Amino acid sequence: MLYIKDLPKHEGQEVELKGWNAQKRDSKGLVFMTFRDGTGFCQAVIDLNVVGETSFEAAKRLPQESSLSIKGKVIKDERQIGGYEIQVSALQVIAEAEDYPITPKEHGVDFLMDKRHLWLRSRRQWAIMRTRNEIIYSIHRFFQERGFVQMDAPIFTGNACEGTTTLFETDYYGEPAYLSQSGQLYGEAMAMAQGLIYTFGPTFRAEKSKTRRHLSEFWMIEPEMAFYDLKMDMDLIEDFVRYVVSSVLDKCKEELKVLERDTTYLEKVREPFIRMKYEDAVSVIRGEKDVNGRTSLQMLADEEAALKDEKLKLEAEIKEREEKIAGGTLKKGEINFNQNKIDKLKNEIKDLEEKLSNIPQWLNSAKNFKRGDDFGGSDETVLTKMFGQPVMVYNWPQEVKAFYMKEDETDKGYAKGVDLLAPEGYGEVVGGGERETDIERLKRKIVEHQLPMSAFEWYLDLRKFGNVPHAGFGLGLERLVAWICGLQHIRETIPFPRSYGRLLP
RNA sequence: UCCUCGAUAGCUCAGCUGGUUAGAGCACAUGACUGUUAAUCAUGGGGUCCCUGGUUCGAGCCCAGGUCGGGGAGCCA
Repeated sequence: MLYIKDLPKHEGQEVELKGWNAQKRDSKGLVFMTFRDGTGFCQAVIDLNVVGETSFEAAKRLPQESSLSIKGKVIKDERQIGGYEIQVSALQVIAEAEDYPITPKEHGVDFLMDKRHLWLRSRRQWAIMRTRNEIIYSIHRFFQERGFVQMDAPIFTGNACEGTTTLFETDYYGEPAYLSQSGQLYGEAMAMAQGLIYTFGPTFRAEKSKTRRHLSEFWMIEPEMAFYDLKMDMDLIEDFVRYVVSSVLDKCKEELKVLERDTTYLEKVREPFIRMKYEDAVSVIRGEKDVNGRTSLQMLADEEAALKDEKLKLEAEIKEREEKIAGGTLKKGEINFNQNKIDKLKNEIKDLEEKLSNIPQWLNSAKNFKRGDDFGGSDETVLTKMFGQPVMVYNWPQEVKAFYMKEDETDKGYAKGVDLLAPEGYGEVVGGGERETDIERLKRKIVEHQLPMSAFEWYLDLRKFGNVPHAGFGLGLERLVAWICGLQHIRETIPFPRSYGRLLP
């Protein structure tokens, strides 16, 4: 079998490809088909004089997303998708498609989500899934190259690891069992057996969240390292994120191009990440401390001005296009083209207005941020917008972090936890830290967090038998994919998203 | 759970202070066009205006309740 991705090696040769008709245009004696085969897209040109009347008529009538095989010559043509086109000499229809619901036009999210099984075929979704694949592969490469052992943590659990979050409850032979919201505690056990481990598995959170950052089912990567402290943990996080992002920049150039991803901020992972203590981050958020001469309050004001400016520009463009149409000298096709542009611009303005309406809230939340609180979504956004590169915030107030976080002995009241915040408003991508080793303190905190001691007996055993300092972190795969691909919504990062209110397809 | 916006053709939307037979574009179908890249031209089919109730001579439009969806807060990766 030959695939589109191999076309450059077969320039000038006659090849056979099997795939689907992604889109076509026809004129009297020619059909131009955007052909896809899973490995890529290319244009196939079907000429009446070459293929004969029967094949030509078949091609002309072929509905979108019908499957077919084509034979033809590979011609280099820089203007085409992928840089090559096929001049078809023969074609055979495999299966004619019914009316395809997804058209090369704007669609609403809900409609597309209902058609997710078909939406995955579109060029943009294709690029996202390919990038996701590279991210997954590079995560495994990173850990395997460093001698980490991959482990699978159980999905049914009897204990609520962090307690506070809503869990999916299931019936487990008459006992309540929860779908895992983290494999970390099991990872700690395995780290005591293997030294360096990582989990890579599904995670479930029954949060009734309807935001672009949440899923009910997502994939998490959780390494755990014996004899690591917070500093080593942070070094590993930084190396890890740098490795994965660099590898995508390196291997998914075409995909990022399809996604029209501006890679400026991604390139910044090659520079050292910002590291700051929680207390300093709070000062930055509250506008008490500036970054490169600018406070958060000034940054938000600048941001607001920029958005308003952008909005004016878009409105001007709409007006200009409307006047063009009203002028009456345009051809019908040109009117459609302009009308489509106007619709698109209107949607962009809606987005801008929403962002604009958020800014006063952010400003308010930033000014009034209470020391000791956990960061909200807007606080993370404000902080990362100050830097434009990944920021690691460490030494958090103990109360806002999980019971297993180790207290910093030199910084009482603070836990040796770290969050990595991605730039461009993507927020928390990694959360981790050094684990509490003092068994008495652990027991006390389990009680304080109102967790059932009996479910944690096995975990406490880890402190009784060869207790060692250790650390780890958790990475939300979908948030990483969203950031790297520059996606508006986390729903697009996973083949079949499970979110509040959606179980199909 | 709370705040906020929305639901009109297969899709994306318009529909004025309530007033005859609810519109456009795309998609689809038919025909014309020899190189297109969401930009050619013509014709055609296509509607339970989310549901229930109310106000009114009259409701796509107003009111109440509900359902579903978008965005956000909370919570989080």
